[in-house]
Order: sequence, then C-alpha cells, then structure tokens
Amino acid sequence: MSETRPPAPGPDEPRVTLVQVAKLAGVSPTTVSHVLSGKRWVAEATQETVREVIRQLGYRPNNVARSLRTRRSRMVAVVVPDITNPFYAVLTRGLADAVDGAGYGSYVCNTDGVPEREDAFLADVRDRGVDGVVMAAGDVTAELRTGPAGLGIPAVCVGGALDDDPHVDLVTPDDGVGSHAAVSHLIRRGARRIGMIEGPEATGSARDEGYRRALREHGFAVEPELMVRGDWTRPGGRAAMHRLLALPAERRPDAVFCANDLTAIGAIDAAHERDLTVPDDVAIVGFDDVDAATIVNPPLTTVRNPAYQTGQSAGELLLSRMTGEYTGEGRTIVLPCPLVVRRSA
Amino acid sequence: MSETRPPAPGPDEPRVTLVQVAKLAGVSPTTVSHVLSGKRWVAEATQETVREVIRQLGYRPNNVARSLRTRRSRMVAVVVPDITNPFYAVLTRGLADAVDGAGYGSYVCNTDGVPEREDAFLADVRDRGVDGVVMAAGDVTAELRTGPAGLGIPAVCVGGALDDDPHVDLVTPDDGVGSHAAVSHLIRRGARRIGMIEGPEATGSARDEGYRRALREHGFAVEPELMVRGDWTRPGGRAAMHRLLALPAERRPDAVFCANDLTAIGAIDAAHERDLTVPDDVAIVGFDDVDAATIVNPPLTTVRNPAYQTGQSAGELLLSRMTGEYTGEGRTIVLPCPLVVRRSA
DNA sequence: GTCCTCCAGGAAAACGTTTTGCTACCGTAC
DNA sequence: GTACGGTAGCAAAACGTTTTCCTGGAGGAC
Repeated sequence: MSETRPPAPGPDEPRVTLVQVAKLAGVSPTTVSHVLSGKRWVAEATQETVREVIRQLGYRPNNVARSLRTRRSRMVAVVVPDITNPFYAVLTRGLADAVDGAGYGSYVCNTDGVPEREDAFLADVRDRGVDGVVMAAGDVTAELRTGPAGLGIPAVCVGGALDDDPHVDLVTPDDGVGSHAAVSHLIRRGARRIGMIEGPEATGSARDEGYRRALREHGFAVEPELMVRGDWTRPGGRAAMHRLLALPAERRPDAVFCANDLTAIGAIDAAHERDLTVPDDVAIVGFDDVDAATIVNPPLTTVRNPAYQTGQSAGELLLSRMTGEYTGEGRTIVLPCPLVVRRSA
Repeated sequence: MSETRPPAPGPDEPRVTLVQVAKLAGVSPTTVSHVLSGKRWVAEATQETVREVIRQLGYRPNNVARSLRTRRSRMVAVVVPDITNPFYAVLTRGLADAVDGAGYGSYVCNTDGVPEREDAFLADVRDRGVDGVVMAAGDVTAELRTGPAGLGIPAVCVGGALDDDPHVDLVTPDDGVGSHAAVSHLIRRGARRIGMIEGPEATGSARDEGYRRALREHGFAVEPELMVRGDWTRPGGRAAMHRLLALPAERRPDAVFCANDLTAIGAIDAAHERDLTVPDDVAIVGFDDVDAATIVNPPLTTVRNPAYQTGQSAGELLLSRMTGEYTGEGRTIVLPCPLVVRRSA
C-alpha cells in the first residue's frame, strides 16, 4: 500500500533532471533522452536500467527546457471575446477536446472585443511560443489582419473573419442555409407576414441574406417595415419586437425570425407584455440554440449554431498544420446549422 | 501610413534574439537584459540606443527561454470539471481578470470529474512549469490530496475541497448562510411546510445545514418526508418535486428550497405539470443564480453563488503566494451568498 | 603618486533539454 | 592482417534568456 512515492519536490527545491538520471544509470544524457523519445534505438538492457532509475527518482521531463530546444510548446491559444458567453465556452471546450488527444494544452484569452487587448494577446501568444492560435474574436483589426500571418504560426479564424492570408484556415457556421430553413419553416407553418429582428449591422450578414432568400423563393416580398434592428441582447429584442407590434393590425407580422436567441427571448417578453400568445398569435424563431432556449416559455424553436463542432473543427485544422501534415492554402470549412423545432414556432 | 513594420517572422524563420540586439547596439547581452528588466541602472544614452535597436529590429523577448532561466512561467492553471458549465466559465473569467494585470496567462483543464484526467492534468501542470494552480474540480482524489502540496507550487482550492495541507488556500462560498437566508425568506413570506430538494449526497452539505438551522431557529420541525434527493439536474429536480407533490394534500409542502437552480427549474416544471402556480400554490427558491434563473417563468428567487468573485479571490490568493508576498499558513476566505428575490418566492 | 570609491558595463555560467556528429568495439569476409 | 559494416553510446553544441561576479576607468582624498 504505502509504497514509497517519488519524493514530492518542494517549492524551489531542485527538480530531478535528466542529467541526474543519466549519471545514476551510468549512461549519457543522450541515451536517456533517446529512451524517452524513442528517436533512436537503445539496447533493451540499457533501456530497462534507465527506466528503472527514472521510476526510482520520480523523474519528469521539464517541458520548458524541451520547448526551448524544440521550439514547440504543445500549447494552443484561443482568443475569444468572453469565455463567459456560453457559445465561446462551448467552442473552447470543442477545441480543447480536439487537441487534448495530441497532448496540446489550451490557453484562453478574453479580449472583451477590445482591439488593444486583442493585439496584446496576440503578441503575448507569440512571445509564449504557442504552437497555434484560433481567433474567435469577431472583429478584424489591423494587427489581426496581418497578425495570424505575421505571427508565423498556424492560425484558424472562426466566424466571419475574412483574413485574406492564404495560410489561415477558416471555420464558419452556415448561417445562410440555417436562416433559410428557419424562415421556410415559418412559411410552411402558415405564416404570411414574417418579420425579422436583425443584428446591429445587418448589411450583408448571412442570416439576413438567408431570410431574404427564403422569402423571395416562396413568393413573398421583403418589406422594409418588417425588418428592425436589434443589438443581440434581450432588452434589445424586446424593444425591437415592440416596434414591430406597434404596426397597424393588418400590417403586423404573424411570425418573426430573430438573429439570435437572446433577441428572440426578448421578443417573447414583448409578445407576452402585449398579451399575445406564442406561437398562436405570433410565432418566433431564434438562432444559436443556447441553453436558455429550452428554459424560456414556450421553448424556443431555433437554429443550432454548432459551437462545439466549430471548436473541434478548428482544432483539427490547427492540428493538421501544427504537425506539418498539411501546409497548403487556407481551407474553409462550413458547418451545417440545423433547425431545431420546439414550441415557439 | 505604410511605415515599415517590423519584419513578420516566418514559421520557422529565426527570431530576432537578444544577442543580435546587443551586437547591433554595440553592447553586451547583459546590458540589453538590464535595459529591459530595469534591474540595474543603465546610462540614459545607452538605454536610448538599445531601445532604438529593439524597435528597429522588432525584437520581442522569448518567454520560453526566460522561463527556463527564471523558473517562472507567468502562467496559472485552472482545473475545472467543465468550462461549459456557466459557473466554472464565470469563475475562470474572474481568475483570469485577477491575474491578467500581473501578466499571468491562464491555462484551463477540463477534467469532467474523471480522477485520472485530474491527475494527468496536475502532472501536466507541473511539467509545464506553471506558477500556480486553482483546483476547482470538486472531488478530492489521492493525488490531489498530496497533489497541490506535492506539486511544489502555490495552489488554491475552490469549494469544499478540504486539503489539510497547511500551505493550500481555500475559497468557498458561504452556502450555509445563503441557504439560511433563503429559508428564512420563505418563512417570512408565510410558508408553513417547507421542503427541500437536496443534492445527491446531502449528508453534511452546507446548504442542507443552512436549511435545517433556519427551520429550527423559527420553531419548525425538520421533517424527513419533506427532504428528497435530486441530482443537480433539471429532470432530477422535476422528478423530486413530483415526489413531494404526491404527498397527501395536508402534508404537501407550500414552499421548497432547491439545492441549485437547475433543480429549481425542474421543480417549477413539475409544479406547472400539476397545474400549480408558482409562487402562490408553492413557492420555490434555487441556489446559484445562473443566467437561466431570469429566463424561467416565473423568474427564480435564488441565492447567488458568487462565481466571479470566487475566481477573483482565488486569483488574488494565488498571486500573493506566487509573488512571495505571503508564505504563511493556508488561508480560508468565505464569500457571502446574497439572496436575490425575484418572483418565484 | 597611491588608495579608495563609484559608476557602467562585460564575460561566462547557468537553466534542462534535444540533436548532430563521432568513436569504440565486435564480428566477419577477404 | 586489413578492410568493412553495423551496433551502442558519448561529447558537446545548441536553444535564448538571466544573473553572478568581475573589470576598467574616472574622480577625489590623502
């Protein structure tokens, strides 16, 4: 039971080093290193001796020294606006799981969307000798633009970030077809006037585009008065919805597609405040499928934004570059966004 | 505009090193180092020259080399069950914010509660030369017990983990008084039979204890039939609540305190399924104050588990040890858990 | 002129690995 | 006896910093 554990190293007490192992085993450091890495054949007997000494001394290789020599740290960085946002938390987890198997740890940076912090982290990341970066912070700043390229290490961007560097990969959800599916669903369910609460800068957004396309394909006009702007938040969604509901009865929407779930939840609030029932008086669909979507009443029909898969794919892309297995042009992988039907539409 | 930026270092292209800077500036590496660190006075003129060369070459110190020499990495690790759980995400953020100012990065490890993964991460953390660890993974395994101590680096535990090592700090929410406040609130509001849905292993839990104490202080008996076991999940809470509601009418609770919010949300589901209204027929209070608490209907009255503050305090404790500013006995800091009254009770 | 002090700064030894040559030895074939 | 090939392992040079001692010289006191 109480077998002698390797002595616990004190705070600044000297660690057991490879050289000590070598000495005690009566071989050279070279040999110990090779036993560990398997990069060169070592006679069985020697190998056994060395391993025994390692066990006995409780030797653990010092990763910092190793990194210095090999110039790899087996560490990836993920820079996100805010880990507190469930979408990014899940993304981060997908990434971590993807690279963990290959022995990579993950270093997270919260930028809060502040460009300076973003730049600072990118610099930090380079200084720390991280092996790869996934940029999930939305905005593209100057440093970022030349950044991942200039960083000299593999990078993959997540979401819209359109870096034109040919060696940066991109993974992005298929917002367009997701939105299209959502709106088509609404139409199929009998909606005749479908509004949309957009993000703050809707111009050219894929979610917007999917909405318009679905409308047109089914012979509906897209009416400017039915498109109002939100700001991704619940209060923003509530306010926007109130604007929609203030229209004269016959021009009022009987369904609204919201650019994200928080907005949709706000929209539901507004509907309830007007004593409208969802989905009978007005159907509502969101985008993202956050946890809250199942908690709100009624449960929200929404488009799933595949956060975990996004992180995972980013991890795989990164891995293939870090190992040198792939070195070509920037790849783009777009992930499907399935519609998940619950009760709000 | 297009000022010549420092040349972007290619993938494996040689980085600019301190030695190159020294050569070009016509000084020794020693001097450059001192200009950078300020650890020794360097003449103004020399300083200026060196800085100029640094700027010109776009030199950035290599942190790995620095870490090897100084034996600090300016990096803390946080090991959590799952970053995807909002509580831990927020905690992590608090920690990151606390140490960021001092130049520390944060390395996150998801254990999923699997002891082997926990051990593996702890080992990894040591090998990577991380400067400090916060253990937020609940369970205390063997390695962990001797772990933080044996790690030889500052560590702080979060939550119940009772490491008896005298050099490990502890930060924990004051579940006891939080629960007490919740139950007292229920009583003040006129509840007469107050049930509780506990966690899976309630024995001796602080939340349990607070419940009992409040009851006794107000002259109520604690009745075993009113205490049922949940499993921290929404379905678990729902099932438990159904058990409570299956009691004969006169013994049925008119209020229930739930060990966490998810459980409480499940309890609300169950109440609704029985056509009971919350809080009029049965009042419900949760614990944690997760985002979902404001989304559920009715908004949940709950006890706030100060995740951010917990992370932050852990960070400060860690910092004080890492800088060597504090080296004494293990400290314990307990954070208040205020009751936040919404509409479910 | 000698001694002491102060100021600026340099040389070189760490830190703990990995990796590139090289060597010593043994057997075998000519 | 010489040449050759193969095996097992070593010495030493990296990797890019920080830090501990030194040193060279200027100024002042005696």
